[in-house]
Amino acid sequence: MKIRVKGIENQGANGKTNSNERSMEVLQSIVENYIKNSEPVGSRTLSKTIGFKLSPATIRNIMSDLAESGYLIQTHTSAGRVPTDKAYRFYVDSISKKPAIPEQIKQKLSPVSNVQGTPVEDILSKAVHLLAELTKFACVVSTPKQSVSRLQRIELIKISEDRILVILVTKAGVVRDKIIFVKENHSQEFLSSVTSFLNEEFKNHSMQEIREGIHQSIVSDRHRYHDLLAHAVRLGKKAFELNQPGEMFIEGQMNLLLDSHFHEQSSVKSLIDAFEQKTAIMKILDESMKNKGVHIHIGIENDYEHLHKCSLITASYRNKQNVLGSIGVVGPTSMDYKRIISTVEYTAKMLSKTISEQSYD
Amino acid sequence: MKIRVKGIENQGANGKTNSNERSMEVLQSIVENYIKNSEPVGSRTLSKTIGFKLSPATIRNIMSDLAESGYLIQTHTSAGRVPTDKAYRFYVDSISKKPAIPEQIKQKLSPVSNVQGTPVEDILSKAVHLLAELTKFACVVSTPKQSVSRLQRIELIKISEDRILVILVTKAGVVRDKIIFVKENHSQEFLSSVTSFLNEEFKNHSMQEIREGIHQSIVSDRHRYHDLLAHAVRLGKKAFELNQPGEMFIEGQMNLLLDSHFHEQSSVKSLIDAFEQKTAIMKILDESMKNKGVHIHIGIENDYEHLHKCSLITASYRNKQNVLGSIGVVGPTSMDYKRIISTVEYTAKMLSKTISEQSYD
DNA sequence: ATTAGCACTATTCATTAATGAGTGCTAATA
DNA sequence: TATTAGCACTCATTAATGAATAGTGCTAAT
Repeated sequence: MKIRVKGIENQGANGKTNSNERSMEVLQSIVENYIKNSEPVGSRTLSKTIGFKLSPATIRNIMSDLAESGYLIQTHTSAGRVPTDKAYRFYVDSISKKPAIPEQIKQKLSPVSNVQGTPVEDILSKAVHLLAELTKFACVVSTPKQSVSRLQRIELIKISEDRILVILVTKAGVVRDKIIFVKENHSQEFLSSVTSFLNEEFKNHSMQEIREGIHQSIVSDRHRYHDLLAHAVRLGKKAFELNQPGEMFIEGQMNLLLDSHFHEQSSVKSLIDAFEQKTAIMKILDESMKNKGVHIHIGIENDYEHLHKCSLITASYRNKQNVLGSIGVVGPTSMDYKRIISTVEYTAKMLSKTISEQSYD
Repeated sequence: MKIRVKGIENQGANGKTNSNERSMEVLQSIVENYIKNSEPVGSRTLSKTIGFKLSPATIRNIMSDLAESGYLIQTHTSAGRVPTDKAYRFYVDSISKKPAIPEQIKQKLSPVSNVQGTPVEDILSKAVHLLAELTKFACVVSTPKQSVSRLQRIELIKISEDRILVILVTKAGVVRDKIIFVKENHSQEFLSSVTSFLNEEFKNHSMQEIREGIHQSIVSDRHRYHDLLAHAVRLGKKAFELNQPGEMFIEGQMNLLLDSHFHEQSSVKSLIDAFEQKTAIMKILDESMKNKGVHIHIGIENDYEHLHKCSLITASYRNKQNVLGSIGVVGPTSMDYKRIISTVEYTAKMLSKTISEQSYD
C-alpha cells in the first residue's frame, strides 16, 4: 500500500515538499474553480483548467488525499468535490499578493470622499450602500462607538419647561442629540454656565472617561462652582449617560437571496434571523475594531449558528486619533475572497480618510 | 342562449339584483379562500366552504361570468381560479366593518407608546420594526417632512473656525443637525445674537415658510439689526436650506422572500429593485399624507412597474398640528387585507398619539 | 333557475429507464 | 516509483410514461 501525504498541514514531515506544493496548488485551483462556478469540481474539469499539467487520475489521487484531510467533501459518490470551510481558510491564508483595486471600483467609491459638512452617519450610510452595490452581498457598518469618542463640545438647550436638549459633538464629527427630562425649571443662563463648565472640564476626554470621572472631577472643583454643583452633577450625569446601544446600518440584505447558495428555505430563515438579531453581527464588527487590517470569518468559524453558511469580511475605520467602528460584508462562504477582501479594505481606507478630514483635530 | 349578468359593475341593469348579490358573495368567498390558502379555488371547494348553499355547478356558472368580467383568471384549463387585482379592489372596497384589533396586537405595539424623551426617529424605527414583525411583510415609514415641520428652536454653535453646527428642533420633536461651512470667523457671541434673532422671528413657522420668507423678513427688520443683517441672512439661508431629501426606514424586506408569491427569480429581482430605488415607495407614502385614513394600492394600480405584484397599505401619522409622514406595509396582492389594514391603521394611530405627546404644543 | 351527470383537460406524482459526470481501483507505462 | 490509462461502478439528473386527481364546460333533467 502506498503511503500518501495526507494533508497540507504536515508539510515536511517526510520531505515530500514537492508533492505537497502540488497539493496546495490543486486545492487553490479547486477553490477558485468552485468560487467561480458554484459547482462541484471534478478531476477532469480541473485537469483542463490547469492546462493538462496533471492527468485526471493523478488529480483524483490528490483530491482523495485532500478529502481525507478534511479540505474537500463530496455531496455524493458520483459528484465532484466541494471545498470545506477548512479549505477556504487555507485559501485565504495562502493569498499573498492582493490584487490591485480596479479603477472601476475606485470610481464607484469616490462619492464617499466627496462630502463636506456631511454628518458621519450619512457618510457611513453612503459607504455601506456602495459597498453592497459593488460586492452584491449584504453589507454592514457600525456607527462610531460612543464610549471611545472624545468630546469636542457639549451644549444644553432648554426647549421647554421640563425638557433640555443635549447636543454632543465628538471629535470624529458625530453629532448626538437627546432630550433629558428635569424636574427643576432651569433658566437658559444657568444651563449656559453648566455648559461652559462641562466644556472646559471635559473637552478632549472620551465619553468613557467622562462618565467615570464626572462625579469626582466636579467635586474636586467644588470651590469654584458653589451651588451650581449639585445641579451640574445631575445634569451632566444624565447628559453623558449612554443610551444608544451602538447602531449598525445594513444594506443589500436582499442581494444574498439571489445567491444560489441561499436558495433553500432554511438558509433564508437563518439569514433573516441573523439580520434581525443584530447582536451577533455587531459582536463581530466590534471584535474587528481591536486589531488592524481585514478580518475574515469563514462559515463555521462564526460563533453564531445562523452565520455558519456565511463568511464575513470586516475592516475597521478610524480617524486620526481612534478606531471608530467597522465596515464589513456578509456573503456565502464561497465568495470571491480576493476581490471582496480588497474591496472592503479599500472602502475602509476611504472611510477613514474622509472621516479624518472631517474630524476636529 | 341564456343571458347572464356579466359583472358586478352593471348591477341593476336588468333588475337581477339577487343574482348579483350572490355573485358578490361568491367573489368575496373566492378572494378570502385564496388569501388563506394561496391556491386556485375551484367550484367544489368553494361549495364546501360556503356550506353547500350552492352546488358546484351553479358556482361554476357564476365563476365563469366573473372570469369573463375580469375578476378571475385561470392559470390553466383544469385549474381553479385566482382573483385578479380587480377582484382584490372589489373585495377591499366591499369591506364594511373592520375587525376589532386583537388584544395581542395591541400588546405587541404597546412599546411604541412607552417612550419618554426618545427621538422621533427612534419611535418610528421601533414602530416600523414591530409592524414588520406583526404583519410578516416589508414595512416602511417616512420621517417627518421637513418642509411642513414648524420651528421650535434653532441653535448655532461654533465648533471650529470655519464650521458652525446648526441644530433645528421642530415642534414635532425632531432634532436635525447639520454643519455649515463659513468663510468668516464669527464669534460665538455673534452667533448667539443671530440665534436669538432667528428664534424670535421664526418660531412656530414652517420650514417652508421660513425658507421663502427669510430674506424679506430680515430686510423689513433692517432698522433693528444693522450690520448683523448681511451675515444673518447668509447664515440663516444656509441653516434652513433643506438638504435631506426625506428619509425612509425599511424593515422586514426579507419577510417577503419567505412568501410563496415571490419565489420566482424575477419577482425577487423586482423587489430588490423596488427597495433599492426608494423613490417609488416614497412617492406613495408622500401621496398618502394628503388624505386621511388608510390608503390601499393594489398590484397593477401602482405606477411603478416593479410593484405590480405588490399591494401597499399606508396610513399617515401626525401630531396635533400637522400630518408628518406615513407608515405602510408592502406585501403580496393576496395579503389578508382586513388584518393588515386594521393593523396599519392602529399602528398609525398609536404613532400619532405618541408623537403628539412629545410635541411642543 | 338550479343541479346532476358526463366527457374532457391539464397538473401532479410516482415509476422507470437512459444518460452522464464522476469516482476508485488496478494494471500498464515512462 | 510516480503517473496515467482503462474499466467497473455509483448516483444525480433528465425524460418519458401512466395513473390519479381536481377541475372545467356543456347538456339534459329537475
